[in-house]
Amino acid sequence: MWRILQAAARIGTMTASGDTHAGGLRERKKARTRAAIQDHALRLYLEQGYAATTIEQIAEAAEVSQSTFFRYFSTKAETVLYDRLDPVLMDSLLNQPAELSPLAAVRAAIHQVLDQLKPDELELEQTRWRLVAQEPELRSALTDHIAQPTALLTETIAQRVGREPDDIAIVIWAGGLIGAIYAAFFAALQDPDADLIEYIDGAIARLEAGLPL
Amino acid sequence: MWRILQAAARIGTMTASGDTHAGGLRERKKARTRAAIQDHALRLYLEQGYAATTIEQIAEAAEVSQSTFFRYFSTKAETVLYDRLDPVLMDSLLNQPAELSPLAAVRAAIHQVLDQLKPDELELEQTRWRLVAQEPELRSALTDHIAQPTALLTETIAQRVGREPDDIAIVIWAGGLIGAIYAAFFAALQDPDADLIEYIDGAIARLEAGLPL
DNA sequence: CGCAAAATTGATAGTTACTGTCAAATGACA
DNA sequence: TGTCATTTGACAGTAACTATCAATTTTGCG
Repeated sequence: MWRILQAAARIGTMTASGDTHAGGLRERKKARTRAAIQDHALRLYLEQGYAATTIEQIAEAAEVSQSTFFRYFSTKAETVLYDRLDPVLMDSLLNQPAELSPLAAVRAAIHQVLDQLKPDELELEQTRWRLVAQEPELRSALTDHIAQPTALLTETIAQRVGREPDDIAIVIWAGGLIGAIYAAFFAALQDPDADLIEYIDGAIARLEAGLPL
Repeated sequence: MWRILQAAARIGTMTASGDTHAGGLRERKKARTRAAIQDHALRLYLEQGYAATTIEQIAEAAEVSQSTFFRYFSTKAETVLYDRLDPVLMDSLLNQPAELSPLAAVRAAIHQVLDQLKPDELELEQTRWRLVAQEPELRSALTDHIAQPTALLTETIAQRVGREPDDIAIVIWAGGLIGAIYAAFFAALQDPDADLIEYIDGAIARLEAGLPL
């Protein structure tokens, strides 16, 4: 908990949604608003706890109305679960060389994205995921939240191996993979000194080996 | 949808919580109240949809106050997710012969419980599951609902193979397994003619084979 | 620049799931 | 039959969301 509160002090100085570059004025403003809402939300969650923080407080801190809050984040949970890295990761996966096996491609994509992360970005990610690990409500919402990325993953891999996206083999593959990776993810969060990449590589390796025990 | 509404007509004639035998008057009454609430809830969900049904309506139909409703089911989702088979399944898993591999033990336990189901019980289960598959809110809540059983599963398997429950191999194993079974489960529900057991067997077999594609 | 169209915002009112409290009713038991 | 513990219902309150509409701001065009 103390570790988390230390992080909280720093969060105000970095923006949750990264650089808000490019685009017209309107788009830049929207990106800034979104970042402001998420930043203040995370800060308040860390200071007061997730459940104890109301949307009214977040809206006030971010200087927007509650209406605007809900236009940017459809639910309170989204302020934690929204991840600008999701599309980056999918993009990286799409661009992996065709000769890699599906699991190898996923591993390579994760490596690439995590390696590009700046230290303070990594810390923000960890802060977010620790919140998810702590709050049951967020864990449930996560299931819903990953439905779309999972579908995208299924589609991408289906293309890679030349099958239909609703092929049962592909669907099971994606389900098992996501389950194992998230398990590794949360396990790595328990141990602050753990190397995330090592955990994820381990998970994929175990999957390839047929989950031996 | 039509298939589901057909089932709805029959639901009134069977009790969601099974026979409400035994115990003192007080206990019998509680079992009856619980069953009545769940029966009316499911019936209304099928007739009007889950989101369109309010707890006020359910309470009125079951002839209890809203206070009482929440004493029996802590959330609306619980009326769908509560399953008297859950402990049966865990019990079955605990009693699988020690020589089975962990994955084989899980498969055997699922088989044993599903095979014992009477036709109308199976239909009720399928009705519930279809609701879960349809409603995003229920899908999320499911994650929460199985958190405790999942922990129990992890512990049981850890004991089986003589390791600690937080051993990284065990955690990854459970994550991959649950993810794959989830995927199989919901895939089977998409196709009304699909055999659930076949899908789950397939998922476990694929896991054992290292998720080949 | 100036102005109309389009997009964004804020205020407001409403719904609903869920919580907490307390007095009344009901079943258990001697 | 009386009393004690448990269960119930009524009521008030909170907070997450939804819907609507007028006011504001940005854009793009002449």
